[in-house]
Amino acid sequence: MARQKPGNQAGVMEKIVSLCKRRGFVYQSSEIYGGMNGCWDYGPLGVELKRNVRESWWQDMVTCHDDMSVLDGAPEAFEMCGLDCTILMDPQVWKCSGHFDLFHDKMIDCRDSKRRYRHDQVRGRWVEAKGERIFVTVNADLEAEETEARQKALKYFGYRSKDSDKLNWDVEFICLTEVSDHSRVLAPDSKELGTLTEPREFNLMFKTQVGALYDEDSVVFLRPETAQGIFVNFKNVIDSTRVRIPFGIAQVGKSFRNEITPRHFTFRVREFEQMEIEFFCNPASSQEWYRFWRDRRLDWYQRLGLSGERLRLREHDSDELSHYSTGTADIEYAFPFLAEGEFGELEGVAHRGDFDLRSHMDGKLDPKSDPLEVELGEDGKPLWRGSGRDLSYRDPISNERFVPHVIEPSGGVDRATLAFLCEAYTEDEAPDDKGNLRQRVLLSFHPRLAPIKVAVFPLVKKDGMPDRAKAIYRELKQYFNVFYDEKGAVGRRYRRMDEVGTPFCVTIDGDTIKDGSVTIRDRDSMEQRRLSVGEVITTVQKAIRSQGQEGLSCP
RNA sequence: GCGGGUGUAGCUCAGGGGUAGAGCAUCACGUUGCCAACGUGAUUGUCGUCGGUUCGAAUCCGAUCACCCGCUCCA
Repeated sequence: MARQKPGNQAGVMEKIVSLCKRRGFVYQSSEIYGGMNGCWDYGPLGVELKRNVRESWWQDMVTCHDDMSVLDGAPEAFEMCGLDCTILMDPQVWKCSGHFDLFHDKMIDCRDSKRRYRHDQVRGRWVEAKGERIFVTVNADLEAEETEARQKALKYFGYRSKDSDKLNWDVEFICLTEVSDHSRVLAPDSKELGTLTEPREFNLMFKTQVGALYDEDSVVFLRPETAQGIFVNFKNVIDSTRVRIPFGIAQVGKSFRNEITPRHFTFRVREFEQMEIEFFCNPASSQEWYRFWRDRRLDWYQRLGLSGERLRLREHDSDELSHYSTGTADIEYAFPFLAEGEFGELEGVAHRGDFDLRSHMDGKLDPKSDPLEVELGEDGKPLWRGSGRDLSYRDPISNERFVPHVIEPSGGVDRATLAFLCEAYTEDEAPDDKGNLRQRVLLSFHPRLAPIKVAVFPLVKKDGMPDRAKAIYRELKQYFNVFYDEKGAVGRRYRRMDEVGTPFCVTIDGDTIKDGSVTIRDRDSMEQRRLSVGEVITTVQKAIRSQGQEGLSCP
């Protein structure tokens, strides 16, 4: 049987989006009012799928974590616990975390080249010639900017290279932020003056306000990540539980980022759900823990079905890393909406050192300083004051005191859900009742993720089969999400269940009435076996617990 | 934010200044003996939204919203 895993050819994503809407996985938000950019709702099947992703993560990382054994690749045994913080937090949290500064960039657009620049990153130099004084900006590095500025100026004034001495330059290159009149500015990618817009603020954090009365002091932000809630509760968790380092705190929840360009279905959205762990460890062993978490998180996606070439681990190059981070890896998936060879991030596993805890102790650290120091304002005081609380940790055995280092595996629930959907989408061919091959569309989810685990069908709607089938439906319902259907031809019912990824269909026929046995049909192979109802339960349970691709077919 | 494309039934799409179309899907009844195409019947729309031109607009024009592609952005 030819089975195709569609690649990046045009139309696959459209088919997935269409199926998602048609079968109740994902709808556009506020659709009857025309839709809301970058917002998507999960329908009745989508909510089950997403819950299964989220709960699989929570079970595997937290509730089912074995804190007595040393896991493969781990330096030692460790504990895990959970947390659920509010979306609204003290605004100082975001000032110390760095989000406040980072998310308030001023941007300028060039009307001519249609390019956009960060206001504080455009540099240039004043030059005077032919009685005209203009500010020439450049795209180049610090070393090359002088040469490029000269060439641009010569071209603008219509001079040849030998006329360089006719240009009267100001001494210094300065930042565009120091130039108020943009009409005299030659933009980096333009040949005419005055094409830059005024700087505009991009508020990447959603702003709201607490209390009925609005004033400046009541402004708060919707969190742009869940992680900070963990850092600011680090001391609470240490003080109120008996956890000892090394240990991890996990949290799942909504976060909000005012993306400039939401795109690609649920991939880049403004409201999204994160599943994050902050793992606290001794600085001496942090490198080993980083490698452990990086490999373990990749393994998690693989076990749930993303095992092919479309999933990869990408270590950041050293020039991509903050100097205080000694490692970051992205777990990436080749989504069908991306160009061939491109991957989209599912999860980032970052070694964050002690940057976050120290920032919440002493004040926001300057990420460019090395060694890290508190960033100072113009008055010489900390730009953003920390909590002043001591967030260091004293090891009760060695008596060593240190600020823990942090490994942060931070994944997107919506992105993982989308990746599982894309990976599951399969087209193959199967014979119809006359033996002609027909196209079949199926979602080959791992049984653990499938919204519906079992469908129960009476083969035909007579001879007592529906009653018997309903009794079996009720029995299975105690264990799984089960769907009952007695309408139309059984083949059609099978295909409908294939399309929403139900791994098993149980069919009640004449023999069921006689001896209680039923047939169970496997979604992927379409093979059937005859079992007792009790065996159906163990079969489905086994498949749900299975790892990777094994166990997807009937035993 | 810029440029290009698209928007008609739940889905895929045709049509095009004068009563809104097809296939699939859905529902009912009958039929049924294991892989979507059995029969009969039924439901479905302010033609994305708002405004303009016109005797008359789903059709022409403008604006707007959303989606797709390319820039930009991706902290």
